[in-house]
Amino acid sequence: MPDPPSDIRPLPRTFFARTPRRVARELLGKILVREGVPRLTARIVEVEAYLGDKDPAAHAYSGKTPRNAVLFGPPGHAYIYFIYGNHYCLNVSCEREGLAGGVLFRALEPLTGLEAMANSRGIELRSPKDYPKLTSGPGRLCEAFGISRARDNGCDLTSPSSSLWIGKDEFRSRGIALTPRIGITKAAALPLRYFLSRNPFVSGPKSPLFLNRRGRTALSRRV
DNA sequence: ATATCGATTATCT
DNA sequence: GATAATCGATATG
Repeated sequence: MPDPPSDIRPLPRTFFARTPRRVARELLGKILVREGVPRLTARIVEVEAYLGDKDPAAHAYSGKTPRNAVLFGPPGHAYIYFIYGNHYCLNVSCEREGLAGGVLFRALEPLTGLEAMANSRGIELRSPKDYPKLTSGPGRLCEAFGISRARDNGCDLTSPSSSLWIGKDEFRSRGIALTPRIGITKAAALPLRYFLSRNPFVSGPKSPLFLNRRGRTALSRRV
């Protein structure tokens, strides 16, 4: 199994003060940390960029509301929303105050605290085959980390004194793939989903998603 | 492996 | 009143 990260250093706010595409790509290989006993850590392996008020698929598209206000605030903060009456999803705000943009966390590779994650998910870990059920999927990873809107919306993800934060270790990502985003109906063709190639914890269909007039084509691209 | 469907509620039209 | 950045279960090839 993956080596537990020894030293995890927080990312500076300037890391998030960039375009959602850039932040999404750079976030791959970084680590999400939930402080507690035990501490939970997991590597970010799949994300999606949401471009703000020009992106029909983004929650910021119709302007600032109480729900999406964090996206219009300073970068590096957690935007959490509730979806389908069942699940929470985690984003981090990008760009700058007044200019919305965010990155959705779609899948993580668990590093430490797996039994606690399984407990939060209400599943049993019988074999390594069960590991992806912990954190592969935006709703699953929030449940594994105990993330909710009431608890974590607006949290500063650049501060290691936060309960939830993002850091880096010595990991270097190799192949990065790019496809359209999953589960949306508007602006569905834009290639804004980034993931680590061949990582078994990536969520969703394993086959490529690009469409042309004939149907699916193998256009998962390196970036 | 892929397709379809029901659950369940905050948010917006 | 309709919709939604999902999940888990079920059916079928």
